[in-house]
Amino acid sequence: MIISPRLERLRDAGYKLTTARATVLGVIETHEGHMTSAEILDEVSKRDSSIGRASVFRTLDLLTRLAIIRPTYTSGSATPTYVLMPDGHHHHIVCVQCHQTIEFEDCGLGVLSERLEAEFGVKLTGHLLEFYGVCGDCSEAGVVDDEG
Amino acid sequence: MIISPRLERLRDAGYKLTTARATVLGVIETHEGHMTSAEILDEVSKRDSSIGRASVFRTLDLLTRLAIIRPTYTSGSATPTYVLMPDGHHHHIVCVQCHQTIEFEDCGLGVLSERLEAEFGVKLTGHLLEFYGVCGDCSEAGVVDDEG
DNA sequence: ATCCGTATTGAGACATGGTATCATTTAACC
DNA sequence: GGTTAAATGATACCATGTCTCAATACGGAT
Repeated sequence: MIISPRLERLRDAGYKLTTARATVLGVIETHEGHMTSAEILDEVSKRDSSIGRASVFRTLDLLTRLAIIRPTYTSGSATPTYVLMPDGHHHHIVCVQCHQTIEFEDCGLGVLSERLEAEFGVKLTGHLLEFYGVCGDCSEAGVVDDEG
Repeated sequence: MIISPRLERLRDAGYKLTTARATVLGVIETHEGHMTSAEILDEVSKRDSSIGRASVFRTLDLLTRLAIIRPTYTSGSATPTYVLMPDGHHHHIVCVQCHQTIEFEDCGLGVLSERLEAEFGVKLTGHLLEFYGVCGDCSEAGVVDDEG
C-alpha cells in the first residue's frame, strides 16, 4: 500500500489506513483532474477487484469531509465530478456551454479566509472557487448572449 | 404568472416563459436558500400539481446554464442543493461536520474575474465560492483536528 | 383575438447514483 | 500473536435524474 501524505491525514484524523481507502485515493491522485464516480469505480475495480462499491462511496464521502477532494458540478444537474484539492483548495472556470473546465492557481483568498474565521468563529480548512461563463471556443461558435 | 427579472433573463436568452419555468423559479426565489431537488419538486407540486417531474429537472438544468441557480454539495456525496445566485454569484461556508451553511456577501472577486477574462479569453457570468471548515458549534463540541 | 410553427411539456418507464444492513475481515495497539 | 472496534463487501434497496413521444401552449404575425 502506498502511503501518500494525504493518506496520512486520514490516520491523523483517527481513521484506519485500509486498502480500499488507499486505492481510492491513489486513483484520484494518479488521475489529477475531475473524475466521475463511475470512472473512479471503474479504475478502482481494475486495480483491486475485491474492493466493493460501497467502500468507494464511503471513501469519497470521507475524503470530502477531510477537504481532500470535493464533488462539484460541471454540467447542470447531472453526475458530479470529484476533484482533488492538493493544498485544501481548488479553482476553475466552467464553460456553461461545453462543460470544459479551465483550472487556474492563484486566488488571493488567504486574506478573506482569515477575515471569515475571525468574523464567524470558524476554522477553515479549504475552499473551492468556481467561475461560470462561456469559453473562447464557444463564443466563437456563436452563442446566445444578448445581455449587452 | 409572476414575471421576475430573472425570469425575463430566460426570454432574453431565447427561451419561452412557461408556467413550469415560472413556478420552479418562483419556488426557489421565495425560499431564498439552499433547497434539495426533493424540496423543490414537492413545493412545485403544491403550487401546481400539473407540472411534471421532468420539467422541474429540465428547468433546474436551464437555470444552472444561465447561472441563475447553482447546484452545490453541502454533504459528502449525497444529494446536491440548489442555491439562487441573485447577482450571478454566491458565497458560503460549509461546516464539514454538521453541514450547516453560513452565507456571506462580499468576496472581492471582481478584480480576479476581470483578470481571468483577459487571461483565458472567456466571458464570465457568475461564480460560486465555498469555504470548508468546522463551525463554532462543532468546534466547541470537541472535534478531531490534530494538525496543530 | 386567432392562427401557426415550434419549443416545451407531462407521463411514466427506465437508468444511474448512492445507501442501509449485517456477517465477516482487518488495521491498530498492546 | 491476541483483542477489539472500525471498516469492509455483497447485495438488496431507494432516490435521483433522464428518455421518449404524443399532446400542449408560448410567441409572433396578422
